[in-house]
Amino acid sequence: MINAARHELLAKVAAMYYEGDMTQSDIAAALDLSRVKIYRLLKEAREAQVVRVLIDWPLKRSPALEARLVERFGLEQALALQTGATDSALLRRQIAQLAARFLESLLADGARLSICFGSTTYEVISAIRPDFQANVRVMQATGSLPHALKEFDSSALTRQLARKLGGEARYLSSPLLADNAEAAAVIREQAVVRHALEQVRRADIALVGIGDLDPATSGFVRAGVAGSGQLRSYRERGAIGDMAWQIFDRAGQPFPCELNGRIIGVTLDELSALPRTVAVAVGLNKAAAIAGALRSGAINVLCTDEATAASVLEDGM
Amino acid sequence: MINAARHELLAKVAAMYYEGDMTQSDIAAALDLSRVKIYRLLKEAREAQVVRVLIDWPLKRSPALEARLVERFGLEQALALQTGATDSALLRRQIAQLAARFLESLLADGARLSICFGSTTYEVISAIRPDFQANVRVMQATGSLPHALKEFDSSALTRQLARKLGGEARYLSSPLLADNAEAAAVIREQAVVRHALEQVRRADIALVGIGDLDPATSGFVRAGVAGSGQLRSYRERGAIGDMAWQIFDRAGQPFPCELNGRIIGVTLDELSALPRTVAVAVGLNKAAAIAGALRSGAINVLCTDEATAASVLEDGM
DNA sequence: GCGATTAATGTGCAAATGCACAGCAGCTTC
DNA sequence: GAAGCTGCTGTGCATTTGCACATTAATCGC
Repeated sequence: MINAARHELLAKVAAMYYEGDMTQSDIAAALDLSRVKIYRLLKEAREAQVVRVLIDWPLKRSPALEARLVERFGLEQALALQTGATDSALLRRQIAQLAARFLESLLADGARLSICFGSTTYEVISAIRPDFQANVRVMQATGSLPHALKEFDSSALTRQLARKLGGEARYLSSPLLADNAEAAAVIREQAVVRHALEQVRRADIALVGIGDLDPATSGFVRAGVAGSGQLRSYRERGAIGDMAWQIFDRAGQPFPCELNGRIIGVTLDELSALPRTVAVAVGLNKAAAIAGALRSGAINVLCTDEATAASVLEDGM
Repeated sequence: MINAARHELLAKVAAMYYEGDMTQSDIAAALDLSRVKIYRLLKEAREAQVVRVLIDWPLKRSPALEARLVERFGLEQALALQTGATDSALLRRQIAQLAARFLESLLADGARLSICFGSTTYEVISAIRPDFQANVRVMQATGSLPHALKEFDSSALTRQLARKLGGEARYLSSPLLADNAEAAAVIREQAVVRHALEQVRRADIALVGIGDLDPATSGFVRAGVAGSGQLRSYRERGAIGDMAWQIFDRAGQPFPCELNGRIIGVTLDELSALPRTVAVAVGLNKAAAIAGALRSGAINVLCTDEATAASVLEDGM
């Protein structure tokens, strides 16, 4: 810490420069010091944080929390939105927007993006600016449902996103859920499916949501993939969350259950192997699931809000 | 107010320049824009306050003076800044910073803050750290002016502050000044206005400035609410200062004049009833007005500088 | 007191910045 | 369609800034 008199001098020079719009030479003349000295004082003022340049982002974030998440879970990046929103729908939309802006910054021409559809990723995709163009190849990473729930209609969304981004779509022409593990294996062996999944594994970026298996709200139930009783029993036996329709435990390890075997789509191991997996999730109730997902090592970037981030860190202690 | 996409662009460029230490040419190359364009974006970002340079003044206080103020006027707390600043603009900014730090310490999540806009409170609000978040409900406590003087644009400032704090804004949708007392009464009776004023009365904290009715500098004249002749005559008849656009006398009692009746906003009595009213004011010329305001009993916390504090104490003897 | 070492200060120049001016596209008006 | 207007965009240049290096002052050990 610098002493008070110097602090005062630094602040004074900084005020003359930044608030008084004087040039360094003017200040030097006014204070009877050399120009270089003023330059050095200004530099010192910046270094000592006597002057701070604050940038007001349309979406405000919490760098401190982000840094802790990055360190704690070995992430590449974390995004924690500062928000006063209490309404959960509004909050979700804000997070989706944050994630969309981030994705846009990531997607360069020729990028290959794998998408695991869920209600959160649906919102992220909606939040991507219609005029954003990047010629991206969009790949459907999980199979399709038989019925047309708008936020779970994977192939429609894949196409929509590809068109929005001005790129091409690669579909995973397969049901999301097979009747049993054997059938799932057969389906995965089909040329089109195998080929599509291979493409998914070659993505530069994957986008996933994280679920908490809550029987009341889980996409599993809404999509009719699992019953609420089934989820309850999984949770009791140690399952903590899901991502890309794969259920995992507290440690982020695949949870041994027949459901995981029946899903046709990218696996957690495959997600881990991708260069960059971006996960989006909010809600205090999801904190444990998110912490588990982060422990799996499959995620490189987490996009969430402050409150959830804090809760995840607590859980991760 | 700029739109979100532009705001984003400005913030991005500003971050690259100020945080990423890139030169304007580098940024131009990276974003495929011309250097001049980057220069102009940076300029716009500064003007639109998307980037703000915050100077941290050493905020040294005078506990002895503060204690005397507290005792003499029965305050909850007094803040008297020790400063060598001679330039009055600089001094005002330092006081604003002191007040802002204090407010930040006061504002907890869920707090309700009523603001009486004037040039001083404007500066206090500017000095609040953009990264300070508290989910505060901000309430406009005095009506709006017809023209757009930035430091008097109450509703814009209310919104800006609410956004900054990550909370919500409650507007007082009413003119500040009615043509006569009867019209003012009618306006006050309107459901929206009545409701807004009710909210203001339920605040936890109020922030006010104190004016001295000097015809040459008073906000009344600058805002076109009163003529300088009028102020002169009020002063001759015993008016000493104003706060929340209400004029009072040496004893801090409402000064009987038609102007007070025409103002739509929080009254001195209502301020007195609030749990905590924070007043910010500096300048030897304001000493008598400040002493009057303190005698009114409406103020719990005074934020000023050493010299003014000393002068107020002298006046208050 | 004197050389050695370190910190503070100033010189000179290349790089970065700010800005006046010119050019150009889109729009309105006649 | 010409003329005028408005709002963007880029060129060219003067000013301002950042910094390497030289210089001077201060501090210390002996």
